[in-house]
Amino acid sequence: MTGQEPQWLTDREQRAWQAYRRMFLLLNAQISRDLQHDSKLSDPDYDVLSNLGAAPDRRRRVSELADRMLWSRSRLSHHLARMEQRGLVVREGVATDGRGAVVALTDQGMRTLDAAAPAHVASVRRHFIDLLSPAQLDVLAELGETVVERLASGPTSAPGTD
Amino acid sequence: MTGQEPQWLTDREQRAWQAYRRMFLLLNAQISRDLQHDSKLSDPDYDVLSNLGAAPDRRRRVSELADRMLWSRSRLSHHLARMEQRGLVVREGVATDGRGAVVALTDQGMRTLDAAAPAHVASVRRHFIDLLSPAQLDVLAELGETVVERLASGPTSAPGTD
DNA sequence: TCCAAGTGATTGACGTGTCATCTATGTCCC
DNA sequence: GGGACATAGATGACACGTCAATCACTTGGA
Repeated sequence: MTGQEPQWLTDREQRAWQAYRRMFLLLNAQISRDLQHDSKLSDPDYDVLSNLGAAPDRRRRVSELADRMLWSRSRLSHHLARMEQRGLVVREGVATDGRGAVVALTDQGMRTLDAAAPAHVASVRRHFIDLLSPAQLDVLAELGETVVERLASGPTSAPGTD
Repeated sequence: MTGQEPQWLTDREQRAWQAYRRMFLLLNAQISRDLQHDSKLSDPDYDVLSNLGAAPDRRRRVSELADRMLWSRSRLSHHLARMEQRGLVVREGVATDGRGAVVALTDQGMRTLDAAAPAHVASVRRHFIDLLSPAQLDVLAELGETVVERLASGPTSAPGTD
């Protein structure tokens, strides 16, 4: 079965897709910029800090952190190296498994997070949350969860293409 | 006026924000991967190609292209350099303004775009569009446009903070 | 016991994006 | 004409993310 005419996007679909992409582009850039200016942190820096800050003992197994954040291990490893360099986190070995590692927030990391959080939340509000109605927020949440659920489980390629 | 307690996100807001971020993370990764595997193109490559492909003479002023794509000039300049290297586009001078430049799609660029488009659209459909209802698409479009409109006009920082 | 396979995590190379800076040209106005 | 200033675009340094390869350790047989 070849030569199937591709299913181009309808105007409605095109509009949604384009709006979504443009929103991400600008929103992400603006929020990153704010964070950088207010707190000298990148977006990924903040993600790591806040995730560790919320952890039981301010520390997590590296893989667990990666899974939780939906990051690749490689990405996390690279990023932790940079953050460790700056004194925001430390890596510790783990007794029960010689291969494993645990990342912990340093005091400086904790202070940095505390100092950054209010301005960051304000930025997210200002550029995003406060512009939307509760109904819009709910639709977005649902829609996002639908897409994530599909992607997180089966990252397979085109079904029926094999 | 100091010490204002930060306006943390409510559960509902948190849910939307998190769903949005996770969706972007996975969706973008998956679509990029598909594009890379199917057509040896990165996401930005495709964006540039398709924008030029839709242009009147398959060519545009560099700044106009940047504005249209909401890219910084620097980003576009870097990316065009890489794409020119690969023979997908060419840069030409412009007679009316000695500073200006025009980018044009090469034949190879055009062929690459034509070859990539069907699979890319299919990928977008599979991982995103087809998972959503028309109502969800409309809400997303509206919401995205609201956010973009605000950001595209006044990229100012916190009002009342000065 | 010893080795093959699996798993946790890191590394290197490379493409990408940002900011700050720079070059070249155009514009305004004295 | 000749600055001052703006604009178009390119560039260098650096942070980030991906993939593939690698290292170190663990596990599960034979």
